[in-house]
Formats: sequence, structure tokens, C-alpha cells
Amino acid sequence: MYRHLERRLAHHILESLRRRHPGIALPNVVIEQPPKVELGDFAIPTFPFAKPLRSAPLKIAEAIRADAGSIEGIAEMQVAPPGYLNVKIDRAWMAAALAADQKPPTEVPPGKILVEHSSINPNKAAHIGHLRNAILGDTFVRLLRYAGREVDIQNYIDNTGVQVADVVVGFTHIEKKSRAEIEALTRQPRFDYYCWDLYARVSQWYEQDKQNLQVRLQTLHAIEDAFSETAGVAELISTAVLRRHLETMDRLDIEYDFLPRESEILHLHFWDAAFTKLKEAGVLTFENEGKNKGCWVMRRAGTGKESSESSVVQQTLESRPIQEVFKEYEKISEEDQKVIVRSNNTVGYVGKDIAYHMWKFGLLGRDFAYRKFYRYPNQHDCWISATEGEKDHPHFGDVAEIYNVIDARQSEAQNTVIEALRGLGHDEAADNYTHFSYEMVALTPRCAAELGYTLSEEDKARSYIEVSGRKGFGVKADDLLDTLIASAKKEVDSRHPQLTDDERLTIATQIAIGALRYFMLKYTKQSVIAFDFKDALSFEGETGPYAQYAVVRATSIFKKAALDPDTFCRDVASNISPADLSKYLASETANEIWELWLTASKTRYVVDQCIATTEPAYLAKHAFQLAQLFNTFYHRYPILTEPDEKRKQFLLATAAIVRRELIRTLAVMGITVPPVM
RNA sequence: GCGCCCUUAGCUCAGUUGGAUAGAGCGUCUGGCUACGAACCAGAAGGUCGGGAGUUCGAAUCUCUCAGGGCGCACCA
Repeated sequence: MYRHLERRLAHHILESLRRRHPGIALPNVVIEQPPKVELGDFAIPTFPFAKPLRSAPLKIAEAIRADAGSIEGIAEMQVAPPGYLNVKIDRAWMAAALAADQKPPTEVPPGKILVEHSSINPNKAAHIGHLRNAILGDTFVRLLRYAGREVDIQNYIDNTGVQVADVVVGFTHIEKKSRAEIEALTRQPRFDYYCWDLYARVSQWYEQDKQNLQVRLQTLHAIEDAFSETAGVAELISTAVLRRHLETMDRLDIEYDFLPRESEILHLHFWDAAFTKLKEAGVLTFENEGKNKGCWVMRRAGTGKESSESSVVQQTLESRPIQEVFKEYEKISEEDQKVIVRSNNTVGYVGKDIAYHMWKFGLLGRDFAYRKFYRYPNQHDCWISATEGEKDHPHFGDVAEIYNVIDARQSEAQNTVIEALRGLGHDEAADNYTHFSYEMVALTPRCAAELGYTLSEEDKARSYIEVSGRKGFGVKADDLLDTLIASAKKEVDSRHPQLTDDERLTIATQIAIGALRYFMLKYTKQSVIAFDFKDALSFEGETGPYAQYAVVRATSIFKKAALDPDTFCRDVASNISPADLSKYLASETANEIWELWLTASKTRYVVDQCIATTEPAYLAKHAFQLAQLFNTFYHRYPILTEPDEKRKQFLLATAAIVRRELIRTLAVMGITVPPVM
């Protein structure tokens, strides 16, 4: 409703200016927030209009005000020096709309969206870096769904790469385990932890003797042959670890719809189909000389295509033979080449990714086979790719837009895939391809020391240290969750000894997840998170539990009043007359409470902003702001002891609406609220 | 060397398309619980927004430049 009103206002102002000054090109109407609520709810700077209209900002503001007439939902406009038009919302009107939970009609763009996130190598336990990815991705999915979009969630599984090969080497060459022994191990709890340690040992083993790297190459090669014994072992291990990843993420209420695997991209010959098209379109060129001799290469993204393009134009104008110019244009300098097909005819990661993304947009002409892989406790099925699958399955792929939640280090590879699509003539697909890029999670030197790693003097001076799966250096996702739950449990135990242990554990788990998810969302994507247990385990201040606590407080008011907060909330619109809303919100002293209503009305506005900027952190800020305003309100206005019955109803309504919006906001972040805490 | 990102309070970070007195959390200090639960609230101290130049009525925000830091730039994924 807030967003709706803002748009209506912008439109109205622009129209009125156009009427007054026909034929003059006008800049966009900027609408922002005045620094204080007393001044108004929207502020329109009129400076940008001064030049085109040849008039003073204050005069323009005055003219707009005079022309405005009445706008539904707007109470009044005031001109403020040096050149603002401050607009006040009709508080009772807005509050009534919010109380009735009115949602203005919005047009949902057509087409399905595919969000790819997590994509953890299935060779070891998930760590905090993977948590950031999954939480960002899952929250973005929830944002899109809140906005009414249809979304498929995919988790790409690289089950034939070096990382899986390394663990296979560990089992078969270092531990010399038989297939049966490995199979028995996969049934042990937290098999992924076992692999975590083994993976680190394999890396050491390679370092001990470079000859050992030969084993890796052989293993890698053997895995690609679907019928080999090694491929069977790799499949066994990667599937078991994958299952563990799904379990870990399910603890955070993160689910997937489909798990496309690299093995199927290989075995179903996705690449062959893509390769043909890429050659035809001239995206790939064959190198006859230089260091990439015998390879099929393409131009690396962002490597000066524009300059060569303009030089082509230049040279064409000089009327050189077109073939010669074309040849020069095609020629990519060695350092700008990205090898897609190696000289031994095997295809690299980027090539497979191009094929996979053609499939995503329905441009490949091939499809996976599907079978059910994992059923969540809520009965939702997660499907996995297969060479031969089940007859009935959901339709995946062939979508209108995609978002790939992948860390910033891979942006060049991502852009190369986008350029490949563009080179194939699929500009629309390329435009609808978003690399949802975020920075990594590192450890503070203190945290690293706590984990028992000895640091160099250089490392100690850094503000953060990168985690390394290869060194087994990092914080495992399940360990962090366990620590968080134990820490929350201790608090809950002391606060609610009357509850059963099960109840306390459930509450502690909700708090732990709230803390973790909020922690991962409060930082903007481009900020490297320097992880520290002290910050992550905090339940005070700008944290998830702070926001959860605000809801619990609101709930407890209704409990004490013997009211059901949800039904009360539903009936608010009919229980309180617009006259009363107006009376209690319009007075000069009501600014504080109005600010609470106003903020509560912005949930959808913030959601749209998060989607448009692919930045979920704004939602975390919104939740915190709402909780903070509510806590102040809670402290300042005792509700149950309010003698004026009508005012009491109004205060209860305020609590009910804020509670509703806060619960919704937290839900989009994947955070639930316990009944008590 | 080329490309992308970052530099805001003691620490960790916000600051939407340039707009009114640059904000929050933590930490420090001072207060507030016989309660709609203090996982909270009120208050104080703390900033030449890395340096410099430019564009603009107006710059933390845009441009250039310098300094410092991070990450990419494999016939790895």
C-alpha cells in the first residue's frame, strides 16, 4: 500500500507539472523520506525542476501544492525551504488499509524463475561459506514467492569433478578401503565429517609427493566412465555426502526442487548439442597455434571485445577486404582466450555450464531424466537428474528468468556463460540471466586461533582469513548449528524451567536458526563476513532473536488479555472505526505510533526493493527497524492498563498489526517465532 | 600487467535513483525491573565519510587521480 501510494503521488505530481508546462522535458520525480516524521511521510525535492522550468524550487513546490487538489490517501502538502514539498499521508486512511490487509492489485510478470543456489561439492561437510550461499538463495526464493512469482529451486551437483575424485583417492589409495567398507561408512552418522578430514589428508598426501597427483588424474578419468568401478565408488560417496548436505540445509528449513548433476550433463550428451550450436554460431573458434593449440576457445568475458568491434567498424570504413577484417575480428589474443574444449577433446567446466544454462532456458533441445531422491518431512519431494528416470515428473527448466547464487570469485566464468548465450543470439536469455554475486565468509584471526590453527604474523595482522576446505580449515555448518542451539538452550533452560526438555529444545532451535539466518542476511552481499563465534552467537542487539523477541512480547500481551492475536488482527478493521484511528493517529503526539504503522506498511515495498536490487539485507534492516520501533512502543505505552477502552483497542491494534508484519518479514527470511523465549 | 570489489565512530557494518543536522549494533560510561517478561528501554561520549581535484544549486554517493586492502585472470571447478 505504501508503494502504491508513492507511485500514485509521483504520477500525480508529474501530470500536474506537465499540465502546467506542456512540452517541456522534465526529470523524474524523486520521492524520498523526510528526516523526521513530523515533517511528513514523503519528501519531493523540487531542485531538479528549477532549471527546466526556469523557476525557483520553492515556487515550484508551491505551484505543485496549489495544483494538487485532493489525492486519495494524501492528507496535506507543505512547502519547506530550501526546496522541498513535504507530503503527509492520510493516517487514518492508510491505517485502515493496513488493518484490513488490503493489497493493491499488482501485475506479476509472467514466466517461471529458476534460482540456483548451494551447489556444494559433494565431497565433504558443508561449511559457513555454504551457509551464506544457501541462506541468501533460500531467502531470495522466499522474496520472489512473496511477490507472487513461481520459482524452481535447483542445486547443481558437481559429482564428477576433482574434489570428489580427491576423496575417492583418499578412500581407495590412502585408506585402501573396499567398496563394501566405504558403503558401511556412508551409513555412519555424519559421513560428511569423515570426508572433511580425509579430504584434508589427501591434499597433504599430494604435497608429500607430486607423483601422487598422477593418481588423481587417473581417478578423475575413471569417474567419467560411467561403468567403471571407480565411478561406482564416486557415486556412492557423492550421493551419501549430498544426502548429508540436504539434511544439514533442512535443519534451516532450506529445500530444493531439483538436483541436476554433472554426471548426467556428461552422459546425456548435453555438451554435444551445445557444441554444435556454438560452433555454428561462431562463438567457439579452433586454435591452430600458440599455447592453446588444438583447443576450442571463446573470448573471455570483459576482455575488450568493444575495442576490437569499433576497430572493425573503423577498418570496414576504410574499405579493407571484409574477410581480412573479419578474420582479425575473430582473432582473440591468447590471454583473452578461455579454453572450452581441451586439446584431448574433453570439455571443461565452463562448457558444461553453457550447456546447462541453455537447458535452463529451454534452448538446448534435450532434457534430463528424473527420479525422486529425497522426501522432506513435509512430504515435499526433491528430484535428481538421472539417465533413465520416472515417467511422471514435474517439468523443470525452460524458464523465463534465472538467478545463480554463486560467489563473486566466479563472476568472470558467469559472465563468459552469459556472453556465450549472447553469441548464440539468445539476447533475451542473456538479459534474464542474473549472477547473484556475493562475497565469501572468512574467519577472524581470533576465531582461527580458537579453532586451533597456528597463524603466521602476517595472518594475525589481517582482518580476516579465508577458509580452506583443502586444509580442513573452516567451521562446519552442522557444528555451528549445534553450538548455536546449545547456547540458546542454556538461555531457554534458565528462563523457562517449567517447560519440558523437548519444548525447550524446539524453542532453542528456532532461536538458533533465527540468529544464524539473520546473521547471514544483515550484511550486504559485497561485504566479506569475517566470522567470529562471539558475533554469531550473540542474541542481543541487531540480531534475529531481538526481532523474534519483539513478536513474543506482542504475543504475550494478547495472551494476558485472553485474546487470540491472529483473530484479533483479522478483526481489527471492523473493531476500530476510522474515526477512532484518525483520533489516535492524527494528534501531534501520535507521531511515534504513526511511525510504527508507517513502517509496518512497508513490508511489500521493501520486498520489491530486495528483488530489484537482489539484496536481501534490506529485509533484515526492515525487520530490525520494525522490532526496534515496537520495543520502544512497548516500553512507552502500557496497553493492558490503559483506562480508555477505545484507546486500549487502538493500542492492541497497533501491536497486532506490527506483530503480523514482523512475522511475515521474518518468514521471508526463513525465521519462525517461538511462542515464548 | 588487466578486470571486479572494498576503505564511513574504538570494533563490525547501514546509508535505495546525488538531497534537509551522516545512522545502527557491539564495546565504554550513567540510569531504569513487586513485569503487557530487562534476549529490553532511556541517556552520554565517540566521525576532516582513506587523501586530493572536478561535475553540481547540493557529493559518503557521480568522474578523474593517488594511497591502502581483497578477489579473479589454468587444457581446475
